[in-house]
Amino acid sequence: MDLDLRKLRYFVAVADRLHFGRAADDLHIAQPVLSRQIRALEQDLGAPLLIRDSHGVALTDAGRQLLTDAGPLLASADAVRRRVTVAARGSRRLMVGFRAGITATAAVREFAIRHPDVIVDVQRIESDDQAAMLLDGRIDVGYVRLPIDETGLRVTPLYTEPRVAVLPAGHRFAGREQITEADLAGEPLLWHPDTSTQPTKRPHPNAGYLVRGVDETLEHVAAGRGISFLARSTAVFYSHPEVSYVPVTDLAPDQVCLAVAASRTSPVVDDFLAAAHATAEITAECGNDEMWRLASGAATQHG
Amino acid sequence: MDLDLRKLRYFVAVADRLHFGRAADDLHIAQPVLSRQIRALEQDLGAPLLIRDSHGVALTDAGRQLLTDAGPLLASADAVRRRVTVAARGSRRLMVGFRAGITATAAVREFAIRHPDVIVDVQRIESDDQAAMLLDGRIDVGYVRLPIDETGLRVTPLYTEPRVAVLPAGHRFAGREQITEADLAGEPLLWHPDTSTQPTKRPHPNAGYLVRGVDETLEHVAAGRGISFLARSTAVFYSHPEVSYVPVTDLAPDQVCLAVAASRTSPVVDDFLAAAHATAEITAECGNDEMWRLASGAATQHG
DNA sequence: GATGGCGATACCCTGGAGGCATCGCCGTAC
DNA sequence: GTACGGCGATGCCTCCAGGGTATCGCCATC
Repeated sequence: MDLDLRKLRYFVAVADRLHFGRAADDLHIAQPVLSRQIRALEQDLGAPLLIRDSHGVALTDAGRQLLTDAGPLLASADAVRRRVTVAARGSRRLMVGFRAGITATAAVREFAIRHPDVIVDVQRIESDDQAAMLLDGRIDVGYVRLPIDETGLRVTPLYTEPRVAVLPAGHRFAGREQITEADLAGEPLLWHPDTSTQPTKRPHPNAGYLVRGVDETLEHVAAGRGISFLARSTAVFYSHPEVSYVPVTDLAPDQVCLAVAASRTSPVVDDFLAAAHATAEITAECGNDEMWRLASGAATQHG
Repeated sequence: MDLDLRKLRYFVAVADRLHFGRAADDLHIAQPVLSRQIRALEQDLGAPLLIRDSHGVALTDAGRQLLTDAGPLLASADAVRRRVTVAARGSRRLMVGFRAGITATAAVREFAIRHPDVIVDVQRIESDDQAAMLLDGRIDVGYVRLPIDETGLRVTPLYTEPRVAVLPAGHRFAGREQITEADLAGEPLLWHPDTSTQPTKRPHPNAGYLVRGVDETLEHVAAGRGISFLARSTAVFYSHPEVSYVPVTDLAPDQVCLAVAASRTSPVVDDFLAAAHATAEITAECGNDEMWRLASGAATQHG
C-alpha cells in the first residue's frame, strides 16, 4: 500500500551505481538482500525498474521516473524528521542560509520585531548543496544565487548584481578598469560542480578541480589553474593578495533569490520571507557601486 | 533510519480523530496495533507526539509539526507511485487540470507543436481538491484560481478577471447593470469548502450546504439558499434560467494561476508551462469585456 | 461502589528483512 | 574449448516487526 522509503533508498543506490554488489556495499547490506528488496519494490509498484542482462544493469522508463522522483521524496522525509525533532525540543529556531557575499542582517532585525521569541540562526551555504540543504531541512530559508535546481523549492527573485572576473594578480587584464566577456575568450575556466543535478547524484570525483566555495576559488585562481567569476558583493567581502577583480561589462548579472522548501508550511517562515523581501534593497547594498568603489580601491593597494 | 510512511499514515488518522479506537476503525486495524505503532513512531522520531490522559488525546508541539508535514509527504509518495506506474505503461501523457471557465485549448495547441508525441488530457478540477490533485499526481499541471494552499506547489500568476455576483432570478438586484459589494451586505453567502485546509483534512460532513463546483452553486442560488460570486469567464460559460449574473464593481478580481507540484521535474511539464504562459492572453479572452457583453446579452433574453 | 469507555499490556502467529552459502549464466583468457 | 571469474538470483536459516485476541488499569460518571 504505502511506498517503502527504505526500499526506495536501496533503489536509488542501485540506480546510481548500476551495480548490485557495489550498491550493497554502499548500503552496508549483503547483495542478495538488495536483490530481493529491489524485486519486492518492482512487484510493489507493479512495474519493472531495472533491466538486468549480461551487459550489466540499466534503468527502464519507470526506473528513470522513479529515480528522478526518489531524491526529493527522500529529502522531504528527512526534512520532516528533522523538523519534528526540532519542534520536540520546543526551540523556536529558524535556520537561514546565505550564499557568500549576502548579508541577511537587515531581514533578521526586521523579523525579530515580529518574532522576538524565535532564535534566528544563520549559516553559509554553497552552490553545490544549497538546494539539498533546503530540501532536507538543514536550513529553513535560503538566500541563494542562480542557477539552482528548483525541484521541490519555491524560489522568488530578490535582486540582481553585476559580476566580476576573478583573475590572478599577474594576469594581463589584472588592474584594468573593466573588460568584456570577449576579452576572456579562450581563458581556462575553473570547473564548478553542477548544481542542476539531483541531490543524490554526486559529481564524478576526479573530473577536474572541484571548486567549492569562494576561498577555494580564490586559491585556485591565484594558483593559475583558471579564472572564474563572482558576484560583485562576494568580491567586496573576499579578497586575496594574489587575486584581482575586474568588472566584466557585458556579463549576465548574478540573480539573488529567496528559496524555501515547497512542502514547508509555517507562518514563521512566511514572516521571514516577508521581512526579507521588505529589506531586499538594504541587502542588495552590499554589492552596490559605492561599496564596490571602496573595496576595489582598497584591493588595488595590494593588488 | 527511514521514516515509515505506514506509521505516518496511522499517526495522521489518530491526529485527525484524536481517538485511538475510532482511528483504528478508519484504518481497519485493531486498536492495540495502532497504539503500538504510534508508540513505535514516537520512539523512532525520539519525540512524544501525543499526550494521552483521562481527558482524551491531544497533540504535542512535535505532533502538530508532524501533522502539518505528513499530508504533503504522503501525497508526494502517492504521486511518485502514480507517475511510475504511468511511466511503466510507456504512455507519454500529460494531464492538465482547469477550473471552470478556463479554456486551455490555446496552450494545448501551442504545446503540441513541440511535443506531437505527448497526449494531452484535460480534466476539470474544483476548488476543494485542486491542490490535492496536483500533489498526488492525478494532474500534472493545473489552471487554478486563488485562493489555493501553496504547500508543495509552485504557483505562478497568469492573469486576473473581474468577478460577478450570482443572484436568484427574482432577486431585487437581478438584471442590474452593476452593483457594489456594499449593496450585498447582509445577504446570505453560500458556504464553500475551505481550500486552505490540509488535503488530509476533510470538512465536517454536515456543516451547512457543501457547494462544490459551478453547477451546484447555480442550483443552490436558484433555490434561494444564498448568493455567491464567480469569475466572469465562468459566468460566460455557465448559465441557469433561474440565475442572474451582475457585475460587482469593487470586488477583488479573480486571480488565475498556473500550478505544478514543486517536486515535479520534467521537461515536458516545463514546456507546457512555457506554452501556457505564452498563450495566457488568449486564455484570458474568455472572460474579457466582449465575451461578457455577448454572454450577458444572451442571458438577459431568458433572465 | 459498580460500570463503562479507552488506551496499554501480554501473548501468539505470520511474514518480511537480514545473513550465508550456493547456483546459473555469460564473457573472457589461455 | 575449457576453465575461471564476475555478477545477479535462489535457497534456507534467524529474528524482529506488524497483525490479531484477550485482558488489564485508570478514571469519569452515576
